[in-house]
Amino acid sequence: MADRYEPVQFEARWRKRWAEADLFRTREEPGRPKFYGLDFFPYPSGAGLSVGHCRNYIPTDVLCRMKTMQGFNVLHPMGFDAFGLPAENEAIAKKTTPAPMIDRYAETYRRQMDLVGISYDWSRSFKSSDPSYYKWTQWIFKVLYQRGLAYRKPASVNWCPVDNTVLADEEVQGGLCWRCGTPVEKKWIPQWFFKITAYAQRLLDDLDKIDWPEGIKQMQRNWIGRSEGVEFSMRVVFGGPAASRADSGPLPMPGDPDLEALRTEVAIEVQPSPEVEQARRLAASIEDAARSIEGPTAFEKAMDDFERHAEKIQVKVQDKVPYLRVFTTRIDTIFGVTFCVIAPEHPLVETLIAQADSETAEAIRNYRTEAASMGEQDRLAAEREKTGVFSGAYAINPANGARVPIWIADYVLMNYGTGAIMGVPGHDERDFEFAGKFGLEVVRVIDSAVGANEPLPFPAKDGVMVNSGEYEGLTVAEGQRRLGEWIEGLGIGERKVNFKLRDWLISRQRYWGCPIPVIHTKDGEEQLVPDDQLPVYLPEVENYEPSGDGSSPLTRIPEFVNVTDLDGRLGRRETDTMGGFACSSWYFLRFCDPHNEDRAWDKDKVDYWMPVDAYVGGAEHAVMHLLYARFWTKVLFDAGYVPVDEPFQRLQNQGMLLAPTPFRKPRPGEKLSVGQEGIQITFDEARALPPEEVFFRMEKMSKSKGNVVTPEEAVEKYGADGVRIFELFVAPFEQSVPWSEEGATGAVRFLSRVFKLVAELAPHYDRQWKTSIDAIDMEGVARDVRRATHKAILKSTHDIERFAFNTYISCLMTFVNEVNEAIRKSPDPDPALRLALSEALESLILILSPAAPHSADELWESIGNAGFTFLHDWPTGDPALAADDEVQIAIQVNGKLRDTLTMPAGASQIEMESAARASAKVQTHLEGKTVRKVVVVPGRLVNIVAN
RNA sequence: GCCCGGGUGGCGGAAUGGUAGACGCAGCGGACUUAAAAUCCGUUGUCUUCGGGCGUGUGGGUUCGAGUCCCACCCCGGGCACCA
Repeated sequence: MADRYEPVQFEARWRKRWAEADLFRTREEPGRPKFYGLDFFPYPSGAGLSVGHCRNYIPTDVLCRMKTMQGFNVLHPMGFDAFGLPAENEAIAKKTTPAPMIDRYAETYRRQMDLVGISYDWSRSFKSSDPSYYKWTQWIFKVLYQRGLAYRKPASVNWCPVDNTVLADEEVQGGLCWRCGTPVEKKWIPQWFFKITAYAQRLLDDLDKIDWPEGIKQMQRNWIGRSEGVEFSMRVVFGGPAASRADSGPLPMPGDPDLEALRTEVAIEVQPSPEVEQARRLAASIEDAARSIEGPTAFEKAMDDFERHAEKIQVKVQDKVPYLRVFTTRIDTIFGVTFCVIAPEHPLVETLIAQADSETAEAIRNYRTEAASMGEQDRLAAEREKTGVFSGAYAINPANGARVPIWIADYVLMNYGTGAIMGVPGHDERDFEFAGKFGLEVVRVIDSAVGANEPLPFPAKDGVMVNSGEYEGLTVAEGQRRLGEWIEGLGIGERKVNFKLRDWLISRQRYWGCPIPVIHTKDGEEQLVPDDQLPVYLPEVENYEPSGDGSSPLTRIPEFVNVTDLDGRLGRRETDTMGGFACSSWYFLRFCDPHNEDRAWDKDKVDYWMPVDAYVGGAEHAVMHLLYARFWTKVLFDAGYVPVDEPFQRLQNQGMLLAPTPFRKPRPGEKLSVGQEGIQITFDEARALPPEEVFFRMEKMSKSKGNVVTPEEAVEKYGADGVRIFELFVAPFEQSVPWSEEGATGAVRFLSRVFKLVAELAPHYDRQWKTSIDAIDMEGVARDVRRATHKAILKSTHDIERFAFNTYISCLMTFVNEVNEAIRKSPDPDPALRLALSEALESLILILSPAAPHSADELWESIGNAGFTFLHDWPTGDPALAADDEVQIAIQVNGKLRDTLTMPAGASQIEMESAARASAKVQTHLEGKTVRKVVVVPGRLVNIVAN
């Protein structure tokens, strides 16, 4: 029997035996509880895995292995998110096709995951690019479409001229393509969208029912970005002097007939005309009617027709009385409005140009051109000074009749709210800055208390209204309610909820993605491909380089494009493919029933396995993937296909493994962007440069940084179990930590100590210990061993459950140390101790098994036991046996530790207090003082308060 | 600027408001060895007049008692970023 950890001697052998026994095939025995443990769907890249990726897979594996041993039916699958740009780009570069390449990469991933002993059920594996999988991605697309949640609209999209593809807003980072770093341009083409905004409120609300890290939930809340406010109209007047409150004399105050008349007049002027009201009612009835129509096309068509007509009506109304629609979350500050700002893209800008004098019109045109030419990146740059141009027009504040200038500025965005705001510089930082820049008036209308005179800007919401006519003295909340009601009563606006969240753009003008199952008819209608014709296969082609004109390479394949529609006429197949986030929004459902050819999944199977009980992956997917997957699940729930409306009950984010990465200082002429500290270089370059030019930073391991340690390298050096133990032990699960060679040797040493201990205990091992151990009254060393055993079992179980893998490993170490000490004390154990040691021996191997499964099986066999530890029952800890007989009691005087006493665990408070008072050390500290109070915490401490 | 984490020995880290530093790494001393590696044993926050004092980013507060709770601030990491 080996008395040290020699992984080459046995690890590969055990992996072979596990595979031969089909050990990890999902158990679905009735009568057992279920557990679904899932890692994020990885995208297989040519670089293979690093030990950093294992930071994800190993902990999940530990949890799933323990759950299996605890008797759960465990679903622990792995598959591959195989569609996507990098594979396509790489295949183009290498003049090959993505499919076989991705197959090879996935094979590598699998080999590496097997190498570290992850217990995946590979019989359930699939790739999202398998036709048997994407058939059902297309089917779900149809479900969305049929529920009015998939639609096409021309939209300004982000265009990457290098990838020749469209990027989602979320895929643009700092104005650059997140993949290739090219500045993104704008392009208008028809795009497919999923209407995730229809689920915004539910996506927000249901965060409360899932067990996710609070930080991730908060990020999703911010992304959804719900804000309550008021949207209302302001009358627009052209020309005239640049009047402000100051030079237009005192404003009429509440009660003044002039003001009341003015308010009425303004309200009537900007009230929707009867035509618009009629159109609104019509819209509601169209919507109702559309819901009862079978098929979404009719609904969409009806809505299009309506919108076209509504637009005409709007234009008419605007011709008559131009008005400006603004959205504000701070209607309570309406008396502090000193200007308005509209986005350069706002439709009113055209009208303003037409009405302005030639000089102003010229300025506006220039400004608009400038704003349009600027990349989003520059326009939204953090500390950029405010810019803007006066439009020559004014808006009438409906609350006090003030005539305020309308400005055009790019700090207001067209795609949020109405693209227009009321400027309240007294109570908004950005407006304050803008007012300062252009010399606009700043008025105080909120204060922490009447007369407090807080410095402006004062954006706080806990305050009261001042200088606000009849609303004087109201709290912000009360003022918002009253003014909201007032505006609604006046008929010029309404309270409204706005979301930042935008609809999910899924169109990709790319080859390597899931085809969209839609046929465009000659008449420009959309037809869904019938179920029995799914999947729409991605054709095999030789040349699929991007066309460069924005259309997919599929456009150039006549046999793909040309089809007959449902009515037998010639039609055109949709050539856009779906972005990868679509594929990864339901794979967790397919794992429940991965090879079903008749439907996406059998409802019973999904009913059984869903939701995912532990979903584990990096925090970089905090928003997009998790939000999209939640959205699809909710849609499928509403359609009755899945039993849950949240897919992932519990989410855990692992930390990254960091590695030193070389950088050099910038050379003359090179510019660093904000937050960048140097230019990243290769290790070869670093060696070639003088040392003073090179510095190292800890960065996430990634192929592009050249700082990767592969699982192969690590396993060769430290063994699979050594790597597993080290990665678990090195830091708390969710924390990023540098990869360190020294730490890994500690893990190897620990495993060697386990082998040595088992070798020493083996001669004393009594396989029948269970039958007699509870009949014997243990004392001394035997009792200590039993206590250590049950403590270790209880703590391991609890720590794995709460994702505290580092303390799980440390408690194994402590356990080994304690048993070691026991046999050193009693090298010749008596029968009682032999029983205790036998229990310790078995328990140690079993609770070690999730973390170091190869070693556990090797040790298990070495002491003469058959079978795999994976199939053995998880030991049960007994809190009574784990309890200490004696405890150390801290004795404090005035909160400072003065003595520690050893006392029986059950000592009463009175016993503890008198023991404390009897302590000589305590008495010296009590000399000359009067005891005022004694605090006794049973089993813990006594604190004597004296002065 | 906003949001989310986090700041504890030389290092990674542990600690339901109750003895700060578990466990490991590195260091130091010793055993074994011709020697080294490996292994094992001991030791290791800091100052000290050896009584004890000081110690969990800083300053306050609550408490019999604070790494832990509250307030203000500083620093580090990540995310979002002119969202009205």
